[in-house]
Amino acid sequence: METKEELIKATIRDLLRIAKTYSRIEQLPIVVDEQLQVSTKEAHTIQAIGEYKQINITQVASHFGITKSAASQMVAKLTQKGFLLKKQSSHSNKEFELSLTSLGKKVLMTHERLHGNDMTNLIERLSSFSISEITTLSVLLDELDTAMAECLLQRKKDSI
Amino acid sequence: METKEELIKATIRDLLRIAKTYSRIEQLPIVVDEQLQVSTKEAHTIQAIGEYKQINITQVASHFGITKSAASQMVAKLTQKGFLLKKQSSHSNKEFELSLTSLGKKVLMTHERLHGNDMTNLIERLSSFSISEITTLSVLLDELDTAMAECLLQRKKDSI
DNA sequence: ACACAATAGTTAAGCTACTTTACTATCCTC
DNA sequence: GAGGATAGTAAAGTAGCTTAACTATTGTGT
Repeated sequence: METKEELIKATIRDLLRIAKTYSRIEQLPIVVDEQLQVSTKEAHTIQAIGEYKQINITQVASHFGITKSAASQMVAKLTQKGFLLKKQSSHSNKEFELSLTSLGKKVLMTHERLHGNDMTNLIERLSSFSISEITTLSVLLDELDTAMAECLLQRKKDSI
Repeated sequence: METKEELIKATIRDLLRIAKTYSRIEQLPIVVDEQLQVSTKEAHTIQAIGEYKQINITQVASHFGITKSAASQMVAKLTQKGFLLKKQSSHSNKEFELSLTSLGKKVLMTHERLHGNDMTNLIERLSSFSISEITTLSVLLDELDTAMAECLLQRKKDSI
């Protein structure tokens, strides 16, 4: 019993270390070329706008769980920097349809390429394991995911 | 082949989702009681100072990978708020030994209790799995950890 | 022993990415 | 067409960093 709990604890610590490393990676700026570098937040906003067609500012806000004001400011900055186009929506004069300029698309592609590299690296690492081992991992991770989501909800409730 | 790679990809996505949820949990403020709430950064600094005895400001800075200036500012704030004591070091007049006041210890205990709750929750989730399954998970996570650390290094090098 | 470099810490000014509050403009509904 | 909901913006403030410039100690080489 003792050893099993210890094993579980050590495993969870491994997982948390990975989570920490991941969030550190996520916080690094994206280097597009020698001239151009964008922050994580900028890259994520560009990514969301590239992914969801005709997204508006309010939707950007709710996608990231930030205020409309914050989204408006970020979009204004990215537009001013030439990554985004803000077009009056066809069905409303109070909304804007956001889209990427070619420069914005270039940033998006760079970001995706970086993620792709990381993915390839991780896939290589895991391909030496058997399908059944990976399936076990997957089931366990699902379990952990549920537990994590619960933790998050609980904490949020506590902090009201 | 195709299916295995798909399985691996899905599993990695699970892992990244967990990492994301974890970092969202980590960003929530710590509620000590109705009167008192501290930010994540404040809590982490308090934790570091509670953990490492007689830590100084330069060590706080390198522990978090921030500048001495940032550490000095954070420590000044926490001292002013009554969480920390800044005592002249016994072996040097240019260093301070940092320690927690009773209020600081209270914050630390609350933070640890929250982590403990989360840990208990996660342990419960995993205890229905067999030792060999968990061992497999552990080995796989180690592998992923190494890969993640490599990613981080690579990205850092790219962004110089 | 004394100069000079290294180390510990602080301060000021500036940045990013938020928040709250208050506002305008548009749209929907009855 | 009045009134409320919705979309977006602007101003001011905050947290947590950075860089740059500074003071005050401590260690080292000759």
